[in-house]
Amino acid sequence: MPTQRQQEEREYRRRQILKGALVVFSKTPSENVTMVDIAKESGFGKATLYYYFDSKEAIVTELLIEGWQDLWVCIEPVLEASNSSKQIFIHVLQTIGEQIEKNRSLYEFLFNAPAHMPSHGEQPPEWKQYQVRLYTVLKGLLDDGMASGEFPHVNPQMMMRGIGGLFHGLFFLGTKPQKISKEEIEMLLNGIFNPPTEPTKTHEVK
Amino acid sequence: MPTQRQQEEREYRRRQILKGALVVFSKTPSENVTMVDIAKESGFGKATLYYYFDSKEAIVTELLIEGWQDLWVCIEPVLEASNSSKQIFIHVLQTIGEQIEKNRSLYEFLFNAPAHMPSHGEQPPEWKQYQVRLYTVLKGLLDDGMASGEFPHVNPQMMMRGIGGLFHGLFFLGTKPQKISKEEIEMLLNGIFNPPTEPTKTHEVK
DNA sequence: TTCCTTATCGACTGTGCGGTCGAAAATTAG
DNA sequence: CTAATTTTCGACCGCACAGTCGATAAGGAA
Repeated sequence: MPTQRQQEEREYRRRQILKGALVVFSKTPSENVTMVDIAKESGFGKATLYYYFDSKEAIVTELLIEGWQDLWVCIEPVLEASNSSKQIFIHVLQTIGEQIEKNRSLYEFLFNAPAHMPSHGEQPPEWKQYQVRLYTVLKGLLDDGMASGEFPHVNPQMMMRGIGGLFHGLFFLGTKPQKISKEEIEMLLNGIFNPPTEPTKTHEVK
Repeated sequence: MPTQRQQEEREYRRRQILKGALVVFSKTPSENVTMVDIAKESGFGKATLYYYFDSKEAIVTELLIEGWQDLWVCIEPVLEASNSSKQIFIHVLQTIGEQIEKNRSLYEFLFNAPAHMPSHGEQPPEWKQYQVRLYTVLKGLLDDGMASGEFPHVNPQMMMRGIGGLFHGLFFLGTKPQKISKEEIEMLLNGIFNPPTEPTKTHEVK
């Protein structure tokens, strides 16, 4: 049986591989990432990767699950706060934004890569549940907020799509990443949440 | 030399192939679309596709270019109108939305697929120019509108990302497509353009 | 030292897919 | 009819890549 130190080193090497994988994923469109790339980046031979992981998908899955779990650790306390639905909603998105800034490559991977993964035709992968949960929680906040009059009464589905897209665009559109402040997020969301009821047609052009 | 009718039939078969390709692309994640799929869908043998097109990329490119050109035919007149920058901006997006509703699979392809294409390491592909042009035009309207006070003075880059994402989300996020009215587009954009200067903290809950 | 477990990796296999080839069918021309 | 041309396609080729194998090393434990 392996000693304590051996176990630790083994775990350390796994981490190295995952780290290398993330680097590769941040440099290469996810559909072009090969095991050889990851092997080279993390300083092992290709076959060695298979000594630590069952498959390419296993690596991806582990990255995704770890990433989502980390994110949820940050989100959960925000949900506990006894604020209005609207405040919580905004705060959740701000929190996610904060995490993205801290670890861009990870979250770019989390939010962009999954769609293009082979996904072995099976039932929905484990990491997906975290994504669904996020959607559900936000949608719930939106519904509650609409019921209590904090949000305008418009199609909540549409709202979710719009906000999801807006958020994604802010952080991931364009070539060079750009810092988005919490205030900017709040401003844009407030704009969507409190649209000017009478659209300012032909705004004054002094 | 081929007769008139032969030419026409040849052209017709090309169209059939393109049509079939679009069907396949609308059913399958673009990275998994194979030539055999397209061949089967359009009712030809695989080798026949190569009689009409040079490569898989040629098919994709032709779809993209045609699609973008059609779109621009709709956009151009909107730009001619002598309205305020803001009105034109909104109207352009409404027009695009309208086109999307008319031909979802085409525009889903236009706006989603390109990123995942092999893109033979060469200079930017031809269809890209149309995309850049759209970005440029919208950005220009945004800049003008800011200069004339129609839009708030915030980072225009960020604004573009946000609006781009918002729009993309509205039409393409989620599983089942949903109709988005022109009024809804206008409302959301107005919300972003005219954010409540004093965020309605703890909105009144009558 | 020898024995055994853990770790590493180059070379190989299998497969899926873009693209080609050459033969055959269909169409047109004379 | 025959000959020339256009169209169709199954079978094959080459390559890239996920995954495997067997040989080799590197480290204990005795």
